[in-house]
Amino acid sequence: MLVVTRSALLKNKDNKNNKTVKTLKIIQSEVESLNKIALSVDCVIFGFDENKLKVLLIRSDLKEYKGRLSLLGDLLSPNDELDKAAYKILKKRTGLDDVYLEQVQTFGKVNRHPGGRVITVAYYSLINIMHHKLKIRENELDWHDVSGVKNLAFDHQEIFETCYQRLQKRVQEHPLGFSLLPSKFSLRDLQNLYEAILGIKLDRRNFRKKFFAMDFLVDLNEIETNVPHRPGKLYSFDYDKYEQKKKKWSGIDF
Amino acid sequence: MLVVTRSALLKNKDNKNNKTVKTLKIIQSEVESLNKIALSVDCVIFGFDENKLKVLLIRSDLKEYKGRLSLLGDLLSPNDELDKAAYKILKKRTGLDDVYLEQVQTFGKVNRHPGGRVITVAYYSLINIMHHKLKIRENELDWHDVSGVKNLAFDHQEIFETCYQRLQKRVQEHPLGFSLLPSKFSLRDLQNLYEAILGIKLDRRNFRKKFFAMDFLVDLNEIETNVPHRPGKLYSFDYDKYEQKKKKWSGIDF
DNA sequence: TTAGCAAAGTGTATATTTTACACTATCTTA
DNA sequence: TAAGATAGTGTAAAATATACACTTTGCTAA
Repeated sequence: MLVVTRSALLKNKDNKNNKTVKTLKIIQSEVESLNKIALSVDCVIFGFDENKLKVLLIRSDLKEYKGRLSLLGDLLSPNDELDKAAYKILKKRTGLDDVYLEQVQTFGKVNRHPGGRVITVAYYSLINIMHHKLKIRENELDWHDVSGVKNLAFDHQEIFETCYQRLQKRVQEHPLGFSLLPSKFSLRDLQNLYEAILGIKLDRRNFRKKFFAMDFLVDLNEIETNVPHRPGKLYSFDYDKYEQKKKKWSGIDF
Repeated sequence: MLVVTRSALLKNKDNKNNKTVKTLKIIQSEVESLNKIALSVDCVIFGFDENKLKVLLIRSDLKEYKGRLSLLGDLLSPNDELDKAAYKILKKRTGLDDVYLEQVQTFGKVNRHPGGRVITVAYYSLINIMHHKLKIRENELDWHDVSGVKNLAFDHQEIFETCYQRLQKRVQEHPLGFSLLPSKFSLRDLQNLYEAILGIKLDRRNFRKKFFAMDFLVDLNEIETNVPHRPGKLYSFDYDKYEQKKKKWSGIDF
């Protein structure tokens, strides 16, 4: 991106060409009266793989942040809803469009972006990492363990941390975690996921007790395969039942 | 400053004669397509008076919403931080600058504002209603019981409800309520406040037990005056102690 | 084939937290 | 000085959260 300052435009003021002058005046007034503020959407895309919570990052192409990793984002198109802009980012980067998405906070420090005043609305998203593995590992785009995320470009470190904290809080209030898992999973998978998100160890028996009490798990009468030990039963998540109970839902505690 | 994508400019690289005009046209189109989004900040200002939770509203001056009430807001100045913009609204409308302020959510439906695409960052604020009573009741600006807030202009009803829900959640996690009270208050005042915010009745003994256990109340060794019954003791809130304990704070439940 | 391994699956006792509830004390007003 | 009104106080029961160990099952390798 290139930054055009008002003074650069004003230099052309004496141009004889009427059209140009007129154009300049329009631009000048647009710039002055409308806003010199650009709006973007950034998305912290979480995935879960090899029992680790991951986040999708890309290398910044701005020279100011050469080589640093950054979140995935884009400028907002004037005709797009905010959520739509976030979905577009997800579609573009992962090919998925059925994902969990939540707006977290808007970041607008005056100097957060070297290209000018850019205010960004931050979202986080939960996706099933398996469903799009082929789409990435190209273009400097890849998954990173959340535990190793540091020194991101722009103010993206702060955005990442805010979103991660929000996720940690949310999974204790609502059973969102399922968006990160395959449709069939064992209770061990589920516990591994929660341990990865929260960064703590959980008691296995109490964990099972809690999830069965919630009554959102459907016993598929299937078992794991290719495990070198007794296989666990497989479950799926009953989204409909959850939607019904959602209103009265007061939370889970770990 | 205006942000223009470089690729748009490069398209005209070879042009010699009309370079300026073409470039400007591109800039203009960028302005139109990229940047026709205005940014505002809206603030749900809460107060507490006569044992009711109140919100500060103003009559809309837009003809589309003639006579309807709306939240207090303003366009964001390009050189202001987001929080600063919210503080400015508070200063302008209440004269106060030491208030509790929290960003809640950004609302950006394409048609939410009849004047064009305006995206607004919503805050809520807690103020001590006594401190500025003289500043308002002018200019169609006044306090309204939260229970009676309906049919606000724009999408302000939705914004109000989102902010009110956030407040209800927050006061159960952190002792924010004190911002709404005078510096000296009785436990009955405090309970009235929480009952007003949450919209429920609370058990008096359990309420007292909970707040004393928190250990943020300072016994001032003073009592209420001008009450037609046994006066209650007065307390103040120990902000410093709260700040210290904040990190480990896990919440209050009612 | 079978012994050993590794994780699945299961229940109970204790501690902690939350809830429900009623009487005495103190100040004001008549 | 009696009556009215709210302040102030403690305990028992219920619900919830925690801590903890043995048996079962399927897989693997000798």
